[in-house]
Amino acid sequence: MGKRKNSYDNILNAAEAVVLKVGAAHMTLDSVARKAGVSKGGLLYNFSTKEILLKAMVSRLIRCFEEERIKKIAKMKEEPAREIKAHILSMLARNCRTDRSASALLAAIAYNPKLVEPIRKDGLKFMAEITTPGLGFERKAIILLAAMGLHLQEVLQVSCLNEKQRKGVITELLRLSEG
Amino acid sequence: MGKRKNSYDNILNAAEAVVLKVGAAHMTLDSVARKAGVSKGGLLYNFSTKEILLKAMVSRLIRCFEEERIKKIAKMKEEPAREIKAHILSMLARNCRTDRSASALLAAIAYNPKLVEPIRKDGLKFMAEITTPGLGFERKAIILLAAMGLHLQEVLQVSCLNEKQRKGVITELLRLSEG
DNA sequence: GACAGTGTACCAACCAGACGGTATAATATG
DNA sequence: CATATTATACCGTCTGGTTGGTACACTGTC
Repeated sequence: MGKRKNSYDNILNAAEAVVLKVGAAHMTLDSVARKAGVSKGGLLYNFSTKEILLKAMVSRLIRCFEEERIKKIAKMKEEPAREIKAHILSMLARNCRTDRSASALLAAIAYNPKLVEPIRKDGLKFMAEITTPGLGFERKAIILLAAMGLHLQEVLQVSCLNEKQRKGVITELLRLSEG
Repeated sequence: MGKRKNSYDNILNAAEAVVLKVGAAHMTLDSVARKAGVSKGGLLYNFSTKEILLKAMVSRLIRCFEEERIKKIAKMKEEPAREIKAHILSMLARNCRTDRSASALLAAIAYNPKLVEPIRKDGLKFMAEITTPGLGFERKAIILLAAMGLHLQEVLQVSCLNEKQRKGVITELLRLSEG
């Protein structure tokens, strides 16, 4: 595993940037290679097909989300309902992951709808893992769906909340999480 | 307006079918024409560019949703909070519009993110129009976001509720709508 | 009612460039 | 040197779009 290269992540970053800039349909191997500053040969050495590149984008997205969630849970020692709160905050954090989520999801589903299956599996896992004492299943689901809805609206660029409203909604979601 | 036989809607239907089947990235003019049973020339007679075809998909989606919403509101005479309820039910109805929504949205955003702007505008309009006496803005927004979240999860094929859970969530959303 | 003219709806053939992918040569590193 | 990594040049196919043309309904004129 002599990982001397940093082209790998570099290329993934470039792919995300390209998708955000020109749309998933125009994410071509050439454009990604150009953006990453490597030749197409270099790209194809790291990701031997376009589909493999897309899969890598999706799994990096999942990994990033997971890491952030864990970190957030650890920070909230003893707080009530910290699992679901960390989930909400990770999903709606305004960091590189927003863009990452957008581009990976859009590129994957545009190219081959099957590629998003790992994300669905991940969602299933959370739905089962997150326990919310004092909250029925429906209430829990609604809170998670609202957070997901806001996130996906932003991913698809159809969000219709301003910054203040967004903050208010997040605060309310956290309050509701406590039951 | 002597409408001789016209392939217009036929082509839009074909475009939706193609997107659902092979992914937005593989929705080509050729494949749409083939599916619609017309030549590419015939397609380009009706939609002179691919972007115009995508725009037509988006605006038909908006029109369909609006029609259904209006119909549902009319049916619910006197019921409390019928506006928001009709909105929720229209969004989550399992009919041709689910697929329509999926394909139009995915194809549009893949090709050119700007094409979804009309959908955002539409969302803004609803957020302003829908009044829910006895419900603060945040609560209203959360209900609408949860419905939207479920819908978008289904559009993106990352939904993780089974049929029974889905029904329970919708029922709870309607209950919450009454304040 | 014959007939030229007009507009609508469509088609087949084609094109230049872009596409994913291959083959292989060049270079760097251990 | 051996291996890992990157670059160059190319290939066959596909892409969005253009062109020139066909079929036919309709309209006005004589």
